[in-house]
Amino acid sequence: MAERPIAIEEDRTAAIFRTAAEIFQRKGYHATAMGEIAGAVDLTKAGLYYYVKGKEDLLFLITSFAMDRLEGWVEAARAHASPEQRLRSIINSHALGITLDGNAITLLVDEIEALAPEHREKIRRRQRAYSEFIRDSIAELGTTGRSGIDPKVGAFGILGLLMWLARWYRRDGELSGEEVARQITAMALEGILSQKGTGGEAASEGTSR
Amino acid sequence: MAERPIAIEEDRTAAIFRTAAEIFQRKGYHATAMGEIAGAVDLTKAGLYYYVKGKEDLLFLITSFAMDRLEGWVEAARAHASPEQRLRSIINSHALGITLDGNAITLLVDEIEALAPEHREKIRRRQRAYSEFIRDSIAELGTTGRSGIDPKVGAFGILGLLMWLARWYRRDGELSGEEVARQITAMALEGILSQKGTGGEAASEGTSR
DNA sequence: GTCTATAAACGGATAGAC
DNA sequence: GTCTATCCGTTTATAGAC
Repeated sequence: MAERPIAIEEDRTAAIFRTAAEIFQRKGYHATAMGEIAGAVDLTKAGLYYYVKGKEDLLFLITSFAMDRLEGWVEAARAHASPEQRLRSIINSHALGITLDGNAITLLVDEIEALAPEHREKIRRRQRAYSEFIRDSIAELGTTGRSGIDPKVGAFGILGLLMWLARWYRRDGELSGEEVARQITAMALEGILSQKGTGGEAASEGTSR
Repeated sequence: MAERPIAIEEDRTAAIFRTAAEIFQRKGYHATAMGEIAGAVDLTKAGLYYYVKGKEDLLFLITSFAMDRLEGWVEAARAHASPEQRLRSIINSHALGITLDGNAITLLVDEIEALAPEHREKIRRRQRAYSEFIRDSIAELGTTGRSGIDPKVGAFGILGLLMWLARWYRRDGELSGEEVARQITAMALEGILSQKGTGGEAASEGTSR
């Protein structure tokens, strides 16, 4: 149909982004050489530079795309009236994004230090808004007495669950992405909700240091 | 008392390890240049090499030390008869180690890919034993019907909570290390324990590898 | 569009003076 | 012990041919 056969499945640029995201995620940004990405899409290093401006720019585009998706899910989550439902929605979406999607780019939220200063600031601002959405939802749970956890600790706890998920989950394992997302969501939510009278001192197993 | 004034507070080698651990943790292994570590302890790059064999060796020593500590806490946790107590103990110790200790080296459990093959294998084996201790405790909770979460998901969830804690916690913040450790421990444990009928299938089939 | 060749910079590591 | 100078491999990035 098309005058020029644009590509059978996806165009070169998309393949490059997806591949780069995968390798960055697996080996880390600094440990990844441009030649490696080039080789993975059957190009030479020089050929790759026809498509991308540079390594840092590639990282910026990938992380920006990851933030686009997160923010889309936040929009969807905001539709819920109850903070608990909002949390359940965003956590589950984020977890599903990690387990089901080919490019687990959501993880890249992690290599921001490698970005150029202005790029870094842009991404940081968006990340901050994301964690604030989670933190505020937890705080709202607190005002209704449904949770006693510090909102900051709770939000970072949830993010830890999700960030780490991106590292360990393998699509070729026995557990389905849906099942894992469901369990991670439940673990996060119960971990938050069941902390009722967490304010003062109580029985805890303090140990060495 | 000493014939030669060895150092007022800590010797050079200790300062180097601590500083390197901090920078590795903050920026990542590959993003850290030896010159940066040298500068942070007021040495030149060449001067640094009087104390350390190389960058990879530095990382290996740091991660080995981190594993020494983790394993010590596992030993202590094993003393408890109930799996719930064992989990509470190891999670709380690990969390306290992160929040209270100057060098949050516990995080380094993360840069293993950068190690030389035999070093990597050594550390991997020890890490595997560590997560298996957690996984087995969760599985034991499952057999008594106290949790329905997949032990693998639960263990990685706990590790995510802890790994991320090492990233975000700042000792100069408002929350005390003890308080944060307590809340993280509670969140992890409740997240595991409250998942009762969580299986698509029967209660406690020991899934995962 | 994609290649070969190469420039330019950087980082780990060592030699050797002091 | 600590420095200056330097070697050498690697990596990002570009020039220019096809």
